[in-house]
Amino acid sequence: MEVPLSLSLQKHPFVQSQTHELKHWNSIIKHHTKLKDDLAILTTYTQMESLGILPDTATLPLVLKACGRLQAIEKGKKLHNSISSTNLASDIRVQTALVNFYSKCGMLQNALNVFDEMTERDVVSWNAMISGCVCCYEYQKALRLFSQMQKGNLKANSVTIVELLQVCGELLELRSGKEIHGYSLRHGLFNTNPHVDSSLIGFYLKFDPWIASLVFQTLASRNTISWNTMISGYINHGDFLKALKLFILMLNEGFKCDSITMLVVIQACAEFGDHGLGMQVHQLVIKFGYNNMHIVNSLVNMYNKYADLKSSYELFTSIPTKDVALWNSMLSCYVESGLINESIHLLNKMQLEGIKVNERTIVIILPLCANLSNGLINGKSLHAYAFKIGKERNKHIGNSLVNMYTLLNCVEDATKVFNKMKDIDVISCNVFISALANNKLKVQSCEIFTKMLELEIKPNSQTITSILSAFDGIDLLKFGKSIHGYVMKCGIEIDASLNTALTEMYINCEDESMGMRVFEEFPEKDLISWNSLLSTYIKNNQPYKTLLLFHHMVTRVKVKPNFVTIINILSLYTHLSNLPQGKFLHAYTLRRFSLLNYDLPLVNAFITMYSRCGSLEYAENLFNVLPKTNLISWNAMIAGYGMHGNGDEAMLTFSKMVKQGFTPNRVTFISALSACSHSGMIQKGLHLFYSMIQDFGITPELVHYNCLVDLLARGGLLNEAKNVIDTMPMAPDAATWRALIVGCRVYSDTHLAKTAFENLIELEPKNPGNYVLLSNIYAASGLWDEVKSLRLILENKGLKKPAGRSWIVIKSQLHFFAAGDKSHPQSETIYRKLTSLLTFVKEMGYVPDLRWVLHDEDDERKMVRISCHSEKLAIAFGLINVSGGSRILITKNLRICGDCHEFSKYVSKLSRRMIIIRDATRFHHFVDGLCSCKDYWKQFQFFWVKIFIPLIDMTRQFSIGSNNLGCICFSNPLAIQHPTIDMSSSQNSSASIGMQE
DNA sequence: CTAGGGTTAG
Repeated sequence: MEVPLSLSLQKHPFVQSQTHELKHWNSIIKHHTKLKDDLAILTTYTQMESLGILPDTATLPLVLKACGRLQAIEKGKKLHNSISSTNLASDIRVQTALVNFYSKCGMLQNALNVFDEMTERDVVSWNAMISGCVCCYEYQKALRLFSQMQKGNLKANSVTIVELLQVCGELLELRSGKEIHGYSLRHGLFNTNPHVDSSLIGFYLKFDPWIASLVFQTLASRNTISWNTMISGYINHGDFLKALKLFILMLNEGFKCDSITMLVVIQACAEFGDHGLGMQVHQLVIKFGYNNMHIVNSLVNMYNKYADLKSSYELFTSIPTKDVALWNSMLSCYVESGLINESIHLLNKMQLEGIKVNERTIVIILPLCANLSNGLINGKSLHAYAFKIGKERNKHIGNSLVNMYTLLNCVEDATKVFNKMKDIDVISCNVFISALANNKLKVQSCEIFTKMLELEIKPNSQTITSILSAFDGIDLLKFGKSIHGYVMKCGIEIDASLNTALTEMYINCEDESMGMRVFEEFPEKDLISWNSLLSTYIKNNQPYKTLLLFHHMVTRVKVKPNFVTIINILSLYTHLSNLPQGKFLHAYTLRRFSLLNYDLPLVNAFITMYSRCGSLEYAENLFNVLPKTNLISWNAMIAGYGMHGNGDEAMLTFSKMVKQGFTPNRVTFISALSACSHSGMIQKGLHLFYSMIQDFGITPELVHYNCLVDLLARGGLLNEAKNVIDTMPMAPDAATWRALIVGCRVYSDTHLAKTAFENLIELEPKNPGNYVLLSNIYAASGLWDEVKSLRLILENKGLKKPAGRSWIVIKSQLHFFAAGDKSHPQSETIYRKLTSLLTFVKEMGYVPDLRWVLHDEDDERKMVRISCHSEKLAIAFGLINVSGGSRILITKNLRICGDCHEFSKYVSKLSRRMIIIRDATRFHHFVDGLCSCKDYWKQFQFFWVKIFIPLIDMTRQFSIGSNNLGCICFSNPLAIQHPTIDMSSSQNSSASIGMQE
């Protein structure tokens, strides 16, 4: 910008003459004005000033205009002073120029003073004053000036109209704008002046693109600007297709585009997401020769939106002199693509090339910090840099800092930044509220919400969604209802995610009908809404309703499920052990999505389903044909082998995985360590634990230490297990103590068990399972008084042990059994079969182990009690109904009873059938009198509970629900049949089970 | 004295 001055001065014929005559100076100023060289105008004026020459009425406005544009406040004021005593000060052109200068520099009062002193005013001076008010955001003042002007019988011209339309647009005054529209029609200002035409379109675009397009269509003559206005209007309304269509029409009608047309069209292409179209527009840019920095910048961003990093980078490198914005854009591409190293490299390169990092750069790289191991240090140094360049309080920087600190769990730092920020808006508040909500700081997030209302910042849909997520449980319902009311009252637009949050809120708080109403009445339900609804029902242990909804969604509403839907539904079949339905869903998915094999998360879910539904072979088959695997696939297989007691295969899979170049992660070691536990491979497990630390550099977490405790405890190394608990770097949790207690039970160490139990109860006083666990140990040691007192404690605390349930799936139908249950239609046959089984196995040497009856009764009663456990009923039913040769697969919600375990071994030998029982912790494969768990079954495995739970809590589902549906039976996931078994009567029998587990 | 854009949360 500085260069043209000397060049133009040299070229100008008058410069050489060095004359002091005014007309020569005026001539120079006029010349620079033509070249739009404001700086040169000011330099010229400075030279005149030093010679004591003042410009005349013709050139003085030109100098003032230059001062205004360059924000040369002092220079302009000085000029004003120097003419104040001359007759120039009363010239209408000069006064108008002063008004204009002061308002451009934001000094509205000075402008008004000049305006007030004017003795004579024309339209141009009124316009200057009105435009000055617009410049200084004083829109109401502008409107008042207009009415004053009309009182003076001055007719508005096109410039007045343009300014007034601007005012009405800013104030969102549709009515007033329409009046201005009418005024221009009456006075012949519309369709005669292109500025008015475009302004009118721009005005209507703030409200309704349809009205704007009607005006656009009536235009007698259009120019590039009116086309641009219309195109960018569509873009602002998110209608990228209409914008692009209009652009094509513009070309077809032979209008010339300019660089702004290309700029907005590139934006439309980027948002529209059509890679091919974007490339064509890029070709046009080259053809038309618009290669300014803004355009290149937009193109780089466009390719980034297409995830075409290669094109972004090629374009970026092809520009020899890049400005900071271009570097920022490229940097942003890398950061958004998650290329951390490349981003840092580019940042360094940028600085090496002497480009000064600006505030935008900071905003771009701050999110990286959350993913760096030394992220906080980097984040803080960026924060310090922002402080140094005086941008700490900047809105965008503040937002990013708040976000960064939150992701790094530094809520305090985030709060400090937020409190210091100036000009916060709804976005700033949303960032901060969601930060607080993520940390469940409900009081603080409400405070910010209140602060927003005080500052008159209108909350939007996202604000409400975030604030709802801060609440849990019963608080949520109370608060949720009032916030729902607030949303309705204030007319906050409900988007899909807010609707989902409201629906979930009501369902989670057991106001299901309201939740469904909110869901049903929302017109813009999309697949995501449906998927979240399904997952809410799953989380609330409502498998039956979930499946009904799924059915309704697919067949009635005709919403096509996607992978997420399938994974959700699949998880139900996985939990329910419904292998036939799982298989059916697999077949359905293969038909529906032919590329199933390429969506790894989905295939991994199927692998897990097969292994947890007892079909390790299917899981293996699926895994073996995968064209590509990821870490999760391997982890699923290792977990599968472990769960089925095949520790050797789990270890082999682990080695294969490492050999193929995968780096095991924390989950891999959880699965692998647990596999060792299940198969009693203590040495191998210990080795694995050390290898995890030394070879793979993974710092063991609590869950890994828990694995270690479990491994040692079940191997009888109770002191070593206790030692691990005492020396591990973090506090043990309930699972740690449970693992130790289970070891104590196997090796009958009641003393250590008591210590462990005291710790456990302190951590989880309300979990009935914990009391049952200790009761088991006392019972096994014959300490009946202690058992009794424990039961009293349970009763006093109002805790109830979950009832044991076993179920078996036959032809996709679930058949449930509780102990002593006689509600099944085939009940008589089942008991007859069971009696004969018992007779046969007793002959083979089976002796009922009455220690597993945790009631202090006589042996005869104990015998009756133990002979009708739910597992035994399910086995008898399975032998009757599963065709010979096929294996029998039974699932139990709790851990298998020890006596039933023995019984199953005998039955497998007697019937020559494979019996598989999945309990809360693992699989037991009974073949020819032996179990795959090698009798390591007694152990309670905490993390499997985590994996299986939320294992659908059958007790809750089938005894509380309004329709006591005993089974869920679908022959087809898309067609739900009615259940055949009523389990309502089994509630009574469950009450008498006692503390079996 | 006047119309269209420009790079900003996750």
